[in-house]
Amino acid sequence: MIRDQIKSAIDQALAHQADDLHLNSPEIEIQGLLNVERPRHGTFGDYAINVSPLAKYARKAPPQIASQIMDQLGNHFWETSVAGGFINLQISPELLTKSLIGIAKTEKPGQNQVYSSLHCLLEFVSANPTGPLHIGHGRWVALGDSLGRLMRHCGAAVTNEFYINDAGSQMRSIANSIWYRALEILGTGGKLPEPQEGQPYPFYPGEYVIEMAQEFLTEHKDQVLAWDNPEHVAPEAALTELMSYSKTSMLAKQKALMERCRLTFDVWFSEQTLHQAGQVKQVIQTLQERGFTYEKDGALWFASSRLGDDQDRVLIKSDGSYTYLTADIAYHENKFQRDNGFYNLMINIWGADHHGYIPRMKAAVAALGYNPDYLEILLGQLVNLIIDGEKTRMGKRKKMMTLEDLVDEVGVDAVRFWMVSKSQDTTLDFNVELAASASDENPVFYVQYAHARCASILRNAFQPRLDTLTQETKPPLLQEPEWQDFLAQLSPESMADLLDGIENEPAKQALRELILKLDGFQDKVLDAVRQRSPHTIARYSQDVAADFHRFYNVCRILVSDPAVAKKRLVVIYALKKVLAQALELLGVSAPEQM
RNA sequence: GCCUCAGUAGCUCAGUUGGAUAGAGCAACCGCCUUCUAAGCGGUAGGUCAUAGGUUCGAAUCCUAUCUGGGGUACCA
Repeated sequence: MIRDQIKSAIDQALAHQADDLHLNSPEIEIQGLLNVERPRHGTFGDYAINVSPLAKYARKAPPQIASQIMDQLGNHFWETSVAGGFINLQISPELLTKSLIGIAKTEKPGQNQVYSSLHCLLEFVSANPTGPLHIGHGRWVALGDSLGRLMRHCGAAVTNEFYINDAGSQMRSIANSIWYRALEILGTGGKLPEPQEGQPYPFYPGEYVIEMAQEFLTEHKDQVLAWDNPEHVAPEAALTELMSYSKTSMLAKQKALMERCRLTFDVWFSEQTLHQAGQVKQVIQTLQERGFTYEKDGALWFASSRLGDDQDRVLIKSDGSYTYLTADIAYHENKFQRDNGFYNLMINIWGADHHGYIPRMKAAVAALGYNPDYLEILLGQLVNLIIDGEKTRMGKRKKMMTLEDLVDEVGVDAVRFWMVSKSQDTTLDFNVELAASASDENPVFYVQYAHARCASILRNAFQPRLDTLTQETKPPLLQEPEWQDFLAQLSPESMADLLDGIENEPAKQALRELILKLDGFQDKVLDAVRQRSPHTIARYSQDVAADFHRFYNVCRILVSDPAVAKKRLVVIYALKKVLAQALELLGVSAPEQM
């Protein structure tokens, strides 16, 4: 990577001049003191170094420092110049070509081992098996899966995990709801109770529950009739049966949808198993032994405020049942203990509505004796649906648009790209009409089109050509074996004059920019992991596509001279790899044609 | 009240160890298809980076206060 080469050259130059620039005191870390960046305006060169941060040590004017350092940077890989406090570098065609060859020869561009010591348990989506996944879940699908893919690309071991909330009171609620819907269908007189003002409503009013009831009745009609009673209250046996049915049915649907979204969970972790294995009971005992619990008002409390939470939390309610938090603490202890403490980073992706939950979870981890810094909560802001130009709050509608509906309408690629193309720190407005109807307004097609164009060019090189003037069919520009040999023996010599052979100046500039952009891919991947921001990869893919389309318009690839065409084809070959890799990291398909 | 995310072009958003003239897409307007995919490209226009202070050689970026909007503030999950 070009930037790394410049960085080490700079560090060397600084070390060499440390005395003169007064950089030799021990508290100054020379490495990384200066930043190597791509200037916003191409007129300043390909890369730039701002030396102003040195001025306070060197006690010299920045332009003077710049020219002093520049003298040490002499190197046939780039030309240097000074403007104010900046050293500008113009990268040589040789180095650009070398970089391109490197990409063409790499199996997976951007792949590295920088995070090879990272063992990450990545938990996301984690919905209740009480209903379909909604559109907001789509954001966690896109964000979490892309982040996991990016981390693996940087050498980390990542486990994708889905926590199934199958043990709480919401399971009883869905069972009761299905029960009443079934009675409504059967017409026995039982019906779903109306909500009471100011009272919690322990039922699911959604229309999908009616479908679930219908489905349940096809197999269990006689049983439901047998269960029903004059009061129409569901007997315990019915609820047990319905909870089990709901879980099985919804989980199967969720799994199928995740698969459709190209997301694989390595572990589906059931909350119920924690209760069954006695781990919830056990974790309370551990907290008690460590002195973080006390009894008050008939409940058992966790003294989380001693560990940074703003108030204490209930572990066992006065009715004797556990809170959600209690099982969650047991779950997190399980994560820390899993595989003999294999994981050194737990990332949980949560919606912003769970923000207040972070301090108590961190407190719990600390109370159990683990390092709370190993638990990282990635908060994502929520998704607003825009329907008919109006913002619709999630959950306000009886008939909500589900994630599956959305995938049906716009396709997996558009959903995944759209959901991950904006920073998770901003509320996402999902305009359904726009995503569904105006496909050419969707940036995902722009990137995919660039990839398909590359594929098309690579196909055409080996196809017989039709001369439109004479109507003659000419032989293909290249033969496969010849091209394969050329690829296998790529070298600065065989690629010489790739850039200098282009006389048209805009085309040469466009190609330089394209190669520089491809060269920066690994940096982008590393940044995305470090900042937990897959959206930068979505943006990058659009940048690369734009650079390519620009280049394509000013420079023909398949020119009649096969020697020239081959070299340009290497650009397309490397570019296609990078585009495909970027799209794969986002979980978006890279079509061979469109 | 407190916690938290955001406020940048008409719209949707980029912009991270603070650096040169503020960046894209869409929408608008003007151009570009006899040759590799026009789902493309070029150009024009569009900005007091919410406001006010502060730190700094230098601030969209850091600090403080204020304003506006989202989310949270359960013995719900």
